[in-house]
Amino acid sequence: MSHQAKTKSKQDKSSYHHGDLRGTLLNAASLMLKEMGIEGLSLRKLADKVGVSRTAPYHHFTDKNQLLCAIAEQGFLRWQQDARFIFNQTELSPKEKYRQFFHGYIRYAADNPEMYDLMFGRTIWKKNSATSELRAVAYPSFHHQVEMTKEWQTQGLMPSDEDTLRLSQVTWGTMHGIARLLIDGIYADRSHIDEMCDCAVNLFTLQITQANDLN
Amino acid sequence: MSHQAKTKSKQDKSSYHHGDLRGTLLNAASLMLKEMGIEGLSLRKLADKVGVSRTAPYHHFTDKNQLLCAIAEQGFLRWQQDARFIFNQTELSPKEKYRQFFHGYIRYAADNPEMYDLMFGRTIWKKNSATSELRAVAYPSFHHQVEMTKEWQTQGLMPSDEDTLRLSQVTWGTMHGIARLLIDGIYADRSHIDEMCDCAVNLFTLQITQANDLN
DNA sequence: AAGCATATGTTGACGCTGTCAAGATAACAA
DNA sequence: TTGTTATCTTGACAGCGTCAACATATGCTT
Repeated sequence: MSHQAKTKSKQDKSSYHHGDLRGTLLNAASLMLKEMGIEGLSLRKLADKVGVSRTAPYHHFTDKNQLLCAIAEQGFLRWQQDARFIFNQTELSPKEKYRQFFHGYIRYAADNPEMYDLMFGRTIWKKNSATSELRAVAYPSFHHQVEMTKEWQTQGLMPSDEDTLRLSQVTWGTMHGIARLLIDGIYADRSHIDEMCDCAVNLFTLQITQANDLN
Repeated sequence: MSHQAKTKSKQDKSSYHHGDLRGTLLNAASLMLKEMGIEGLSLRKLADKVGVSRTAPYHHFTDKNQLLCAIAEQGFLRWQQDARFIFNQTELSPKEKYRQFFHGYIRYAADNPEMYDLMFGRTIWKKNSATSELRAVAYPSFHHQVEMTKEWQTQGLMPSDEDTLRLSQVTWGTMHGIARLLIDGIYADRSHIDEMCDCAVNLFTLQITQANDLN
């Protein structure tokens, strides 16, 4: 009801041109990605599902790569929404906010494993095949992590004697590693995800003793 | 000189049967993996390179998956050698030993990106396609990480108030995350790898104050 | 309104992939 | 020697991404 599945939007009867094929392809492709992963997503099956010929998508995406980048864009926008929501919870303490951020990151990956694989996987980034549009959406996400780390350091939540860039690389690396181990089927037991996250947060955040006595 | 490349071992002249095709395939496949990655490794190209017909490899490996698992086995054995060498350096302090272990892990991944991708990637582990032989080699590697973490905790190097399993999952997750971000092309700048590792080691290891005063 | 450029859709084809089926040949065991 | 088995061969099939050539509808220009 929210969005008509596959057929055209207006003239249902034998319209040669599709109303909004690009958008329809993108939606169907996202769904297909979620169900079958990057490998399983085939342009031919996609075209078939949408109801057009095999090569029709090539008039809207030059490549399978460009289609993937377009899907990843949406993934980044969606994740940025989630992250913004967490950071806007003003009533939380810095540590609790970081904790929720960490948990939220892992949850996003666990709930959208194939999308996460696309967004942060080698398919896009290994051979520099990311489109400029995708970079424009993704890079701020990376930068934001660094900015937040700097803030956490000045708040006394994280050690300020570590270089900000290195620290954010390590903390993000931890989230990314846990996420990947989960979605790649190596950490099979999902019943202790929260405890893992809490353990990591404990390791990265300083004990809030009396004063922010940075030596 | 150490091992003849592609042709047969004994009767060079038109021998219908290959001397040790399985071994030859494995060697060629490992090389092919290093150069072209999991995707690029094709059974047909492999057979062609070795000089047999397309389907000859299927008499030694039922699947491409089984071939990949056999290659991964060698990768694990190789990595276990490297790790053993580090742990056997008795003259090092616990912290220095952990530091070298961390650096060694990342270096192994950076030096053998495609092998690492195979060993710890979703291709093998996502759909439980790992052979029992591979599991027999890989699982001890996973276990060893937990055992070492327990030891590091009792040595006072790592916080003993954290659950050992969670702690080892987080520390391994960090190594894995950094490794993946490097080999997947997201951390493009490789000139600060050592500093990243040191930063992580600093975060995970406790300051060696006077006594091991665990509160 | 007519005509033409362009956007968008179609079928056909090519080379690549993994893998099965059926037949040929060599090695080995009785 | 004979027959079983392991090994290697060619042939075939379906699926993939993608290019070339052609068809049709849309829309701008005159």
